[in-house]
Amino acid sequence: MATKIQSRKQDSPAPIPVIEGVCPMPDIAQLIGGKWKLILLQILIFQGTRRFGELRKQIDGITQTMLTNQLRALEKDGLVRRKVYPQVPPKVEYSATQRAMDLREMFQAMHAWWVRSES
Amino acid sequence: MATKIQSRKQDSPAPIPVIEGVCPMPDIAQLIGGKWKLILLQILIFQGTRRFGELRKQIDGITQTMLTNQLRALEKDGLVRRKVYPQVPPKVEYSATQRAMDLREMFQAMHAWWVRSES
DNA sequence: CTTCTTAGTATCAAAGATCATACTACCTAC
DNA sequence: GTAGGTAGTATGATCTTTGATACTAAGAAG
Repeated sequence: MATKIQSRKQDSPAPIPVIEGVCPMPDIAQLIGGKWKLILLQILIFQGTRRFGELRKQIDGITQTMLTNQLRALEKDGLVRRKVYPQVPPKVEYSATQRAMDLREMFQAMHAWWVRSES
Repeated sequence: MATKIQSRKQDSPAPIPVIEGVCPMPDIAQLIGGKWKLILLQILIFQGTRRFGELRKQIDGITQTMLTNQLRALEKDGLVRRKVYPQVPPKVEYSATQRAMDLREMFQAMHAWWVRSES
């Protein structure tokens, strides 16, 4: 992760902070890539804790298997916290960890870009 | 894309701007997801125009086929500009469009998150 | 005793993404 | 005439992701 901010060239139209070197984008893609992870993170980060069944209802088209997979992967990467209540029928709550909450800025930038992009 | 900013709840530890509703994350994932697109965009956005062969050398492990595919997909989505020079041997240059340049903030947020995440 | 509930697992099939390899065009240099 | 360089295309194999379906546990309600 060698990165640094470059000063602008004389002929550039505007100062552009440049990230040099290689950000391990493949790793990042692993963390937040895939068909469902961005959706899951967005919900847990901006809407708060959710139960398994609530997520299934809220996310259109996701299957139980995939929901479990993706949540487990996110948990393993420290982005989602899983809390099991010892009840019957079972109750499991999922919430964003601090590490995930730190992604808010990225989501907001993404959102802003999308909005601008549409106009 | 119904979105709005929510005011904070009384018991929240800090004010958190919340993006409500559904950002079409699946669409965004289509645009910038996949194994190579983030890498390509990062290079073209922050390092500038590159020739086909330069990209192939710079991106470890990518095949010619995938490089072509991904560049074509990005071009189709208006994120990459393709300039062909009528020479032999051929010369083709790729560069980020304005729409792609608008993704800088997102990349920077992503980068900042990754750096913080590592510490 | 049967049914309902939630949060899963297990299994196999289908679809999609990626890879390896071989091939092309065209001009230049030897 | 042969090889080299660039930017591809074409093809089939494989690897990964995703989907559909059926199944489980354990108590509660009837």
